[in-house]
Amino acid sequence: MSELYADVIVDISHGNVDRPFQYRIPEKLVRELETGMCVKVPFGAGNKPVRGYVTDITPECRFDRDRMKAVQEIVREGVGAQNSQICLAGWIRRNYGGTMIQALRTVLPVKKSVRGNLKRTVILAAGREEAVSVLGECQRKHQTARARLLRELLKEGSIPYSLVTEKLMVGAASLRSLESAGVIRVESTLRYRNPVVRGDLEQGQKTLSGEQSRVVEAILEDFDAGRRETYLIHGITGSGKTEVYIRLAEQIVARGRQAIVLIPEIALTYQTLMRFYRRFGDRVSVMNSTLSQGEKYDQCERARRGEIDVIIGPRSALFTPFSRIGLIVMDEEHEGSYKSENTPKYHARETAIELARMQGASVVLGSATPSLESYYRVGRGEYKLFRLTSRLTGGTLPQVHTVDLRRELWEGNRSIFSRKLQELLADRLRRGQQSMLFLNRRGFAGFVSCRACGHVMKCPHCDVSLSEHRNGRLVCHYCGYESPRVKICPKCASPYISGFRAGTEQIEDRLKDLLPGVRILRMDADTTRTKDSYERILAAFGNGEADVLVGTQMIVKGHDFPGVTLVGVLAADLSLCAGDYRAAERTFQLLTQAAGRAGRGAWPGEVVIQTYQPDHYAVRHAAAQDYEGFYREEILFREMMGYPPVLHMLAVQVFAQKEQEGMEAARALAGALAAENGQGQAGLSRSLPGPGELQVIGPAPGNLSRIKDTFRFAFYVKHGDYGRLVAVKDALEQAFAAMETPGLSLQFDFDPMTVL
DNA sequence: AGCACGCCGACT
DNA sequence: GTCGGCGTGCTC
Repeated sequence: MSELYADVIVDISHGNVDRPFQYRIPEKLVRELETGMCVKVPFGAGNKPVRGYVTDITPECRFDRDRMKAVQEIVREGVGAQNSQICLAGWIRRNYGGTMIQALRTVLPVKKSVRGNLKRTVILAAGREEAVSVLGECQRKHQTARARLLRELLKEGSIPYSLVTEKLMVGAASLRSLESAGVIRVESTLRYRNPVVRGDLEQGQKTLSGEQSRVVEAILEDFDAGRRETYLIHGITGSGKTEVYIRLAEQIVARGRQAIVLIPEIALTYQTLMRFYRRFGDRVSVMNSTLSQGEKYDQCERARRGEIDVIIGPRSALFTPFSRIGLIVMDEEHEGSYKSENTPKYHARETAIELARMQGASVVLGSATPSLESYYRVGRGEYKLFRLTSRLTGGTLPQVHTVDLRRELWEGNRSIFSRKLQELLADRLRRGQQSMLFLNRRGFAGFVSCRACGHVMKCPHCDVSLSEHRNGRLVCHYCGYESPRVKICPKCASPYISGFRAGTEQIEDRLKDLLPGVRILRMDADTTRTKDSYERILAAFGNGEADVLVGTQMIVKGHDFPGVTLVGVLAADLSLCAGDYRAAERTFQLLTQAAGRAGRGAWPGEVVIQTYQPDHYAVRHAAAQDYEGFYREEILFREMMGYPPVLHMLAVQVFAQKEQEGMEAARALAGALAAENGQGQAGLSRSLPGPGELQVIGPAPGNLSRIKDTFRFAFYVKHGDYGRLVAVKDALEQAFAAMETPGLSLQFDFDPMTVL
């Protein structure tokens, strides 16, 4: 009779213990203990009892059995991970890489009711005089760490705990002894929770259009027949997708199941929420980033206890602890924010489909401009397609003018506004109608270069261009590095150094020059720093408090402004030149969305797209509002180049403190893969991989190769079969571990959204 | 993260 | 010599 052992991931947030530890399972727990349970185990030299999660139970003993400790008890109260969540975490870890504890942390975003959200602060407890005398004593005794701390405390009064340990390098031991001596105090402040539930419930039963009800009926028919599928609703803006989601959720809930509605954070507007509140009352809950940890915990608890049927939120809402999910909706499924930027870099679409498979749910994807991935799957019969083709609000499609900026310059117009746009802006102002000006790149403009020698001011840590702020200072958007205004080129000493002025602020200024007296609202990362500013600006514009709204990406996402009859895209090329294979797709989506903003009310709308590449297919098809046409050309490009969704692509990133070491490690790993294919040089492997072979590209230093003084090297592996790439990831992980290169780390990104 | 172990400078 | 702080490494 073989004994069973439990793999336990201890609940300590530290990289060094981010791995399973094996524990014996005592006789009395053997029948009860299950994967996913929360347990208490003795840990470390002092056998300190800590919580942990059981990630596996096996008969295989992978540790010296005599030194192995036993599970103490099963923890039942509080948040125990549901078995399904552990399974999902396991799937995420397998398919996207990273460690199990990282996957668990993704899936269990809130572990404790309030603890973990404690903000610890070190404060001076003794009087000033006493502190000074203790400081003197410490200096005499050469207790450098304590002296350092006391000096800072005398200056600051109190310092966050994390700063004390990380920046001042004062150990826990020193803190404890100073605390017991009564010189300092470590205080923990709690945050209060204040769940926001607002709204007047009323029954707003809308009748569905023929198109809408056909979609709802078809999906429900499948559901009731026990068929679970992934559906893609391709519906133009204003075709009433939200109402379809609501109706489906209603019906699924009526069948005793739960629904998850995923929305990009930016589109989580008050209007959308209210529609759900009105229909589901307090049986619906919202997850968003403005909720505190405690509030999120409360929502989780309500979900677990079955007090909620529907949850709305960004990609993390996927991990709501429901156990009878019947429907997962993903609105604006093409949005990049559905892909996590942190390890594990999971995609919410694939994860939703897996979660649905686990719990027997249907998946509904919706978009006006579906991702190439999803449309490709439709073509292969993996998803079912529905189309919503008519605008419910009536309005006609806007008239689109594409303006060639090269021609504007040639004909003597050096302004950032083309003559057509100037003319239409003035016209709208005269008629008292509103306009939107859209710059498809936030803060892009800021870089400063020398007109004499071309030298670009860059961040010494991150190797990216610094952005010029209005006060003249140069700021790095990655690490926050700042440098004062530059007047003379550091390279050639020329005084002709200037910013490339095309940020939203500059547009605002130029617009004021062009149309004196025009009322402008600006929306970009800078003006939406504070909590409610985003909503506030939109509300102000909606109320007609401004004639023109100038902004970045965020102004084109899902807002109805009936008063807007003109949308101007200032430089479609900014996103076309992003330098990765999704640039055309992203540009098409942005232009289509931007165009969709015009003419949603009674008056017809016009759109002006300014570009240096008017013949580019992304621009052409966006101007014609022709998704199919765009798809056909774009998928040809992907097929030709072997990019997703035609092939899958795994980005392998090596991080290193030392440039040399990082490059060598990346070369060795990529080389091993290429050799496996019987190819020579990894760098040459672009040429003709045989069928079924891996295609290896790189390695090369990343474009942003020095973020926070860490060097980054990346190479890419392509293959048609996702499973094969997962195997590659596992092999690379092993090879990397065998290399024993301290200070280096490895990260994976499957089907990456950006190639940096 | 916390805790033991071991090294190194200061004081009896 | 010993005392005690601070760096290093390990935790099933």
